[in-house]
Amino acid sequence: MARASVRQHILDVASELFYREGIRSVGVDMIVERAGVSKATLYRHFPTRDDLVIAYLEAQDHINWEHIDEAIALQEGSPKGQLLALIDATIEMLEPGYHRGCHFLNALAEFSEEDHPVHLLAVEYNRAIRLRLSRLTQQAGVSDEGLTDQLMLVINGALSSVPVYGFSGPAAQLKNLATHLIEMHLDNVSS
Amino acid sequence: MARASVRQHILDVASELFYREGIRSVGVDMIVERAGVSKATLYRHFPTRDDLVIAYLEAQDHINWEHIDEAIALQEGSPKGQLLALIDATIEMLEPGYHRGCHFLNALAEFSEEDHPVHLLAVEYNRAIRLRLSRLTQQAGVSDEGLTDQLMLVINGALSSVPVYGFSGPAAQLKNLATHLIEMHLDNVSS
DNA sequence: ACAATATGATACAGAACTGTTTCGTTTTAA
DNA sequence: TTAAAACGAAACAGTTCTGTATCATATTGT
Repeated sequence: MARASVRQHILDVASELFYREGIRSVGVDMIVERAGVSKATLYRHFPTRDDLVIAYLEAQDHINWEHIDEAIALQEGSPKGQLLALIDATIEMLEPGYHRGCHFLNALAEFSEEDHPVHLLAVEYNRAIRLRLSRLTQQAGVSDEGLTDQLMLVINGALSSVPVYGFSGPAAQLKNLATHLIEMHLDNVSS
Repeated sequence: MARASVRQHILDVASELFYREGIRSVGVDMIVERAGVSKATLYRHFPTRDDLVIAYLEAQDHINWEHIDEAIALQEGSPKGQLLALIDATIEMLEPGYHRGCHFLNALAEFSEEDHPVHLLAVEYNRAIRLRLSRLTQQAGVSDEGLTDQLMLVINGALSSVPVYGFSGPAAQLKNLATHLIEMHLDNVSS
């Protein structure tokens, strides 16, 4: 395997395991076994196990935002369309093998120490999503933060319901609910 | 300390730690130290650490349902009032020291094995809440399960938002949202 | 081709964790 | 009061985990 891709391969395998099994449930021995690399190699690329966990969340942060930003960009000029695009992007990220819900909400449940890097990353990701929602609702002409918090609530509700009910049930109501909330608040502004 | 209360005291201390720090983060050494009890005593009452974890979730299940059932009973005869009472009970359970969200959603994030007792207990609790919602919406004259899933969604949304934003922000929108959804669906039935 | 670098395999150190054992002491029930 | 039961303290066994060290082998850039 090429040099730079060894690190990526380890990260890919670890990410899959961290997400599927839970971060604290996965030891480095399992990671090196699944990745087919020696333990020394893993520690050459990631000095500590925590560094690997942090790299996992930072990579997922990048993946999610890339998807969200792309979806929002396609609706440039229409704040309402961009809000719906963010919802659609969230739903799309929930489809393939994401039956364990949100990487960051799960990480937050596992790491409660408020100054732990994993805790901080998870909180920061969610707050960044909310900030994006806030900007879009303001651009749509909604001044108060009620719609922002409501959309954040239903997004987190769908993400946290997936591990219990899968993609049907509560999570399947996200699009309906979000659409309804957006149209309700926008009608109050200019109809 | 009285005989029967030693077990309860250990369970209380362990529950607090499991909730605040995360189940997998807390070792038996920490529990016995905080409880002021010897390790042998803990293992006399709980044969394995898993038994203690299971007892923690079963006790919390009982506590939550006691609170919910009591609130619902006060609205006997009014399905709509009972739905709102369930929401209010959820909010009340979020107030005092519950800044880590839902015991069961957190446990689910930590235990991914689908046949693990902790996983099963967490899933079962959430499905039981949804079943209660379903019965109440049917009694209120709403036949389809859309309202049920929507209410489950916003409840889980509030619970999972608390660890990120506290009780203000998204979680504070639960009452408004749930009330709005209930009234919207009930108007479609008999107005 | 060749020198530098990366990797694999393996053993190992050290810490943390679950669970057990022993025994002296305290508490409880009759 | 007294015998039985429960508890505290502390050492211990066994496992699992993170991280290190060594050295032979393979891979890369020049």
